Amino acid sequence: MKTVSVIVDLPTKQTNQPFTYLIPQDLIDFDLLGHRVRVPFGKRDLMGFVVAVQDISHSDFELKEVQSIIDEKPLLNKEMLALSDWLARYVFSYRIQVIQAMLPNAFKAKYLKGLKIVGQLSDDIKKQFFLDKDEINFLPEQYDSRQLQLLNQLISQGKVVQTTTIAKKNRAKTVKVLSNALSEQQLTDLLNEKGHREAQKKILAFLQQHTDDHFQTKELAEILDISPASLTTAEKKGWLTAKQMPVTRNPVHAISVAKSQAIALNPDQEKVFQQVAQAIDNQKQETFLLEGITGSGKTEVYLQLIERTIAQGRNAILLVPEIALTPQMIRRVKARFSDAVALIHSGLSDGQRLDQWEEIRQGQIKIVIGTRSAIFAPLDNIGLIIIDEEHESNYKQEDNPRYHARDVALWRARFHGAVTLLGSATPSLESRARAQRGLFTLLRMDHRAVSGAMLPTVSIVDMREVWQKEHADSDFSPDLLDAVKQRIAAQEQTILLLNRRGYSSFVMCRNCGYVPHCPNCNLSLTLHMDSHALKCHYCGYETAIPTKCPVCGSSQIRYVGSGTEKIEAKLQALIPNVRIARLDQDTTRKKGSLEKILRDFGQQKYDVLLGTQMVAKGLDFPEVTLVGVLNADTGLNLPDYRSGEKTFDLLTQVAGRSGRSGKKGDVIIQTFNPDNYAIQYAAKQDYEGFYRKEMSLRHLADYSPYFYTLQIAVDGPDQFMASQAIDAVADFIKGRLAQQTIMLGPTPKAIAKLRNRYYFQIILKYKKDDNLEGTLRDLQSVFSERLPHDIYLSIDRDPVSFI
DNA sequence: AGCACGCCGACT
DNA sequence: GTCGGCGTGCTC
Repeated sequence: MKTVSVIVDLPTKQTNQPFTYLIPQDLIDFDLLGHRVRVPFGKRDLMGFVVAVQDISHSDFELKEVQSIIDEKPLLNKEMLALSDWLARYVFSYRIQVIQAMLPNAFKAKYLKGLKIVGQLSDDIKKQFFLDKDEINFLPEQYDSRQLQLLNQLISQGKVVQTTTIAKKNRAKTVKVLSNALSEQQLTDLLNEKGHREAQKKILAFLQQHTDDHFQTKELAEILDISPASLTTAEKKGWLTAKQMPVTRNPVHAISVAKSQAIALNPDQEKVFQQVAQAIDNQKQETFLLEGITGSGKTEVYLQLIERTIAQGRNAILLVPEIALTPQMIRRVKARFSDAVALIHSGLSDGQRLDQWEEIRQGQIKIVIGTRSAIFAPLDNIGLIIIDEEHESNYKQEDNPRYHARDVALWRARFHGAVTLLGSATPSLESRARAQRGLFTLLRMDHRAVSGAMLPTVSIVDMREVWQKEHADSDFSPDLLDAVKQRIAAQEQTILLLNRRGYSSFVMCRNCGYVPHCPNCNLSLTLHMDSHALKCHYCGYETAIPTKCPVCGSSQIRYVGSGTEKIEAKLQALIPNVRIARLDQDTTRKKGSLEKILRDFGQQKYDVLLGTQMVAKGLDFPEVTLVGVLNADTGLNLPDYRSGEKTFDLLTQVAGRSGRSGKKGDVIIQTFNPDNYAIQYAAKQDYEGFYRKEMSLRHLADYSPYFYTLQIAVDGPDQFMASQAIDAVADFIKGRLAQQTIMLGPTPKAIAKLRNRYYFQIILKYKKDDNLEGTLRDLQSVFSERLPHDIYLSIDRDPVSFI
């Protein structure tokens, strides 16, 4: 018998497996693979995806039939089916969750309950519940308990049944369009008649010229310079017919740019281009890591490689780390390649995203640009995948399914025999180490692209001295303040970075800059106000908050933190005539405001752009000749073994914003830790030096890339239950790990309590552990049964953040 | 996730 | 005796 395997729309452990259904007679010749279907599941109907079609001779249980297909075309092709299967296992997630993540939101099923009359009902009851229909939507909250009881009775008597409809949200948008309804003869006759109003005459004349076209009301009114009401009149007279036309919600069409030509490459760029182009021509799977300093012209190389790919008749995906960077990228790509471009990111409306997805699937698109989720674009025949700023942690999704776009990219590249190009001024240690081992091909660009442009001069200001000489607490050193004033006088611009991330606070001696670290892990300790203690989030080490600095004996122990808003006010007070644009989450929440701020800054309506990490990435303003980092230390003291890398990345990236045209650039870094290696190497803009140093530290501490890391977390509303559960997890896996595998914890997470749930974690560090995947899968299934109610277990492979 | 089954305590 | 509380297990 012909059957299909269906993944049903239920993200639970027990249903994370294909269920077998018979193919009904009317679909027997239809290829169901990859289709969304409606299937009976227990007492109800569910949406599901057909992941396999097979002929089987017998089944251990009685099979049900697929009820119907939902869409005319399959949503998943063979590549997507295989990818979802692999990825679900790889990230320890449910297959249905992975499938949903790959598809636009509009394909999520919405279940609507209904009530339908099937037997004889009294007029009174009919009136009360059904009015004059025989089927209605069922919303339980509309009824009181007596009515609900009555309904239950009717259902058990078989007079009424409950129905479910799976609502399709993936509807095409249509607009009303008007077109000519008159014959040629009628038109001529009407035009010869006298007494028409001016607007009506215009309409008739227009129709004579455009007998077969159609226009939207507003559009046509504008063309003819008449009011829409005149068109309504013409429609009523029967001159115009109205119909609904499908339109594409396309975020790319609205962007208009002048066509641009390829720019001649400099020798650095040319060398990189040739090497990658050759791999593209050979259509062989290869991964390149492009280590190019800030301003070295990586984007131009990307564009020309895309051009080469398209010339080969193949398609390309280009990923950027965040939505904020998509407008400028789409502009540059569209200028070069016109309309074969699609954009995918989570800022699009459901409708826009759906339409972009459809356009890609229909083969109209050659280039897909977007953030993390764009890696799932249903693009066929992929020849090139570019991941720009590949070190960015945004490429990892922080909730289920916890996938990394780079992992997916490499999988798809293997599938298509495509080239992957990872680009960054500061590659992740993992990628750089893979290049060292020959898994990736390392390419470098060490010069700025604009001729004459040099890397900026970087100076470090020791804030400990500033606080001793000036008044303690000042956020601006005299050096930085003077430099800003100079730029204002010279009509040049400044970018100021206040690297203050989220919640984290730490303890520091104001006199000597000392920050307490964990003796076991060499990570900064986090201040816990609730328990008045300093804690290490890796090994659980705990100590009292010092009242005196153990290094210099000073009692000036404080905890540090100033937000952008406060700094803006302070700077305004210090330099009254300065025009400041603030760029952070608060000022960019509104749609379009980010672009407006950046556009205004580009037009020199401001002297200073002050912001959080947002100002560090990808900005290219020729008049910026000064970059100031107000406090380089904040990121250093996060309880994360990558804090050095993150600080180095951020400082190097932001420094790269200065002096990008021919003008000489400066960078001033204020810090309490001027000797810290990450700050030192960032000041020298020496990625390779930093890489070697950081690798030696990672080696000493057995961290990535020498060891893989994996985080197991448990959370629940009851602290004691959750901690018991994590202990049980530890007991379960302890004996099954390879000898070389290291288990840290269990400990509370850095944010131990969030939204009234308590979080605990175990970190595993491993090199090669053949049993690990199996063990974790067992853990998932055994634990989902044994776990107390409302306790959740999550597994994060290669976590990018431990906070 | 729902929905049924089933076992215990609180009522007409 | 019966109603209904929610713990447990199953869904091709």
